[in-house]
Formats: sequence, structure tokens, C-alpha cells
Amino acid sequence: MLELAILGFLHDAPLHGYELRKRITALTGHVKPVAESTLYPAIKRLENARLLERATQPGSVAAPRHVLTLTEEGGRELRRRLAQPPQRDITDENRWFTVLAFLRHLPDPGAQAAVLRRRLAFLEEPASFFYDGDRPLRAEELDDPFRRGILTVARATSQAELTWLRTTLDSLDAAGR
Amino acid sequence: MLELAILGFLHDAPLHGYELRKRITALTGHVKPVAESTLYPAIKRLENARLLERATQPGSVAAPRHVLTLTEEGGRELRRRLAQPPQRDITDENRWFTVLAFLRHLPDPGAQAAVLRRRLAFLEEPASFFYDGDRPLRAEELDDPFRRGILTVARATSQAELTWLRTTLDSLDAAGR
DNA sequence: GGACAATACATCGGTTTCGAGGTATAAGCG
DNA sequence: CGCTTATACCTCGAAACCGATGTATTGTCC
Repeated sequence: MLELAILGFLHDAPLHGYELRKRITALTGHVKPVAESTLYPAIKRLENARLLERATQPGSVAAPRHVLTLTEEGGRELRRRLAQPPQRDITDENRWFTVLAFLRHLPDPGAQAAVLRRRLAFLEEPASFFYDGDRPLRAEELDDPFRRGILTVARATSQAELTWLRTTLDSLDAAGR
Repeated sequence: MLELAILGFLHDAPLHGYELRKRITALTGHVKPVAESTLYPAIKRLENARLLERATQPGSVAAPRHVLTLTEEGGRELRRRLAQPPQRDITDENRWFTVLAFLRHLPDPGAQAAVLRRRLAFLEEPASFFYDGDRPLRAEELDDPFRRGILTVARATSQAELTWLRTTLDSLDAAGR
């Protein structure tokens, strides 16, 4: 997820690590902060895999900056990850939002729609957090107000996202024709 | 988060690991699956910390079951974690839902309300995913339909949860008086 | 003039998590 | 009788992540 965000931001423009960190913090940091000690090793991983290149830029504000640029292979890898995200990126909202944030980098509207359809399928299958045997429980059936809250909030999210997904898929399909 | 779920479920009733796994999968598994290779070491950690005890129950269906029981110290630890969750558990929805799922185990309505108020404070501060400098961008200002989706869904979630939080806090305050 | 925050990068050890695989038993099916 | 599925537990190595800490420079505030 972190690597996807790095690739995605660098696809827009070359950045140095510190700036990258600020952007990632703005994107997902209020929910799930990213430590520097997680970011720099991730950059190194991507560099070792030749997905990005580093150019030292001296005479800068403070310590010498390492400007990071996506390689062609890095661009391909970004598109590969966006087109075929693992199931985990579809189901976990944190990860899913990261996919969405960069999905425009997929050149083909059909490929974009295919990813949205996977999320649609996930949201359409009946799933709860609490069960009576196999039967999913509804909010009204719960005594616990906190568990009721979980279901209430999850249902509202799901409704809003389903609406958005369907209209967006319609316009993508219209554009694809 | 996993440890909290284990402590929470065992507070209700002693369970063996396999059953625990099924409950955790029902609770959060559709969003973020838990591998067995994560669960069993987690159980062992909690056992080593004397937060739970293990009793082998032979003559069972298949392999001998290890029935896990929460110790008194385990109960105290559960309440401690519920009363003072780290900020990460407040901001990250996955973690927050786990806190909510077991918050009823806190005996004091005032303490429950205090936790909800932390989430309320987090949701009330203006935060976006995308910025123009320091100014948070609204959905309408974005060209990218996918990024617009993020904001649309996040706003709907936030609205629903704020409503639920306020009514629940009202009734908790009424009960506390 | 000195404290402090921001910029910019990095390492280290420890913890958690994941994926892949392994070992058994029992029940149901054809 | 073998096959699959479910029950039930476990290990191993690799990856990922986190908190603490370190280094150095520049700009800002009092």
C-alpha cells in the first residue's frame, strides 16, 4: 500500500523523500500515519528493484536532497498493481482508497471499470460483522449500542459507495463506447 | 488490534483457538483476513504474559483442543486497552471497529463516553485527503472521479458516524446521571 | 544570541504479520 | 475405499512496520 502510494505520487512528478512523506501523510496520514522509518526503507526497496532512480541534488535547503524519479519499469509496475490489485486492496478501505487515489493512471477506462467492479462485487455480497449462526444480524437486532454503531456506520458507508460506484461505472461505460 | 479481539472474545466465554479464529474472521475477516500464522503466535504472546490460560481438552472432534480462558490480569488488561486505546485505534476505522465491538466490557458509562469523545474529536477536526496548499479540497473541486469518490464516501461515513456518536453520547450521559 | 521548529536523510532493534507448508483426526460422499 | 472438507494445531523464514535515536543545516521567534 505504501509502495503503491510512492509509485503513484512519483508518476505525477519527481519528488524527494521528505516531500513524498508530506504527500502520503496528507493522503492517508490522518487515519494511518506513516513513520519515516517505514518510508525510507520502502524507497530503498523500490530503488533496488529499479522501479525508481535517485539523483542527489546538493546546494539545497538543508541536507542534500535525493530526488526520486520513476523509471519506465516503475511506471509499468504501477499500472500492473493498479490493474490487478490483490483482494486485500479491494476489501480494506485504507488500501482501497490508495488504489482509488491513483486509478486515473490506468490508461484504459475499461481497465478502470474492471477494478471498480471488483469493489462493487465485494460490497454487494451480504456480509455483517455479527452473526446468529450463519445469518447476518441487522443493527436493530443488537442490544449493544456500540456494535449497533458499527453496523450503522458500515451500512451508511456501503450505501454511499454503492451509489457512487454505479454512477461512475455508468459514465465509464459511456466513455468506453 | 488482534490481541484486543482475542481478549474481548475470551471475556465473553472461554474458547479454543480455532473457534476464536472463526469469530475474528466473522468480525473483521471480510475486510482484513487474519492468518492462522498470526493468530497462534498472538495467543502464545498473551499466554506468556499470563493474560490467558490454556487447558488441553482431549477426546474432542479432531486434534486436542486448547481451551483458552482469560485470567483476572487478562480482564484488567482488556479494560485498560479499551479505556486508553492508542491514537491509532481511534483514527483507523479497522481498529476503531474492534474497540467498539468490545467497548461494552468497560464497566463505567463515563469511561465509555470518554472513548467515544476521542473519536468525536477526531472526526470533527477538518481533514481531507487532498489539499491545495493547506486548504482541504472538497469533492466538487476535483476533476478526478476516483478521488472525488474517496471524498464522497469518506464524507458519508463521517456524517453517519457523527450522528450516531452524538445520539449515543446523549444516552450515555443520561444514563450516567 | 540562543532556543526551537522545519528541512532532509538515515540506522537499529524489536515486534508483528504474512505466506507457505506441515501434522493429525473425523465425517461425508460416491 | 479413496477423496474432499472440516476440525485443530503448529513452525519457519521473510517481509513489513514501528519507535527511538542520530546527524546536519537553515530559518524564525523572542
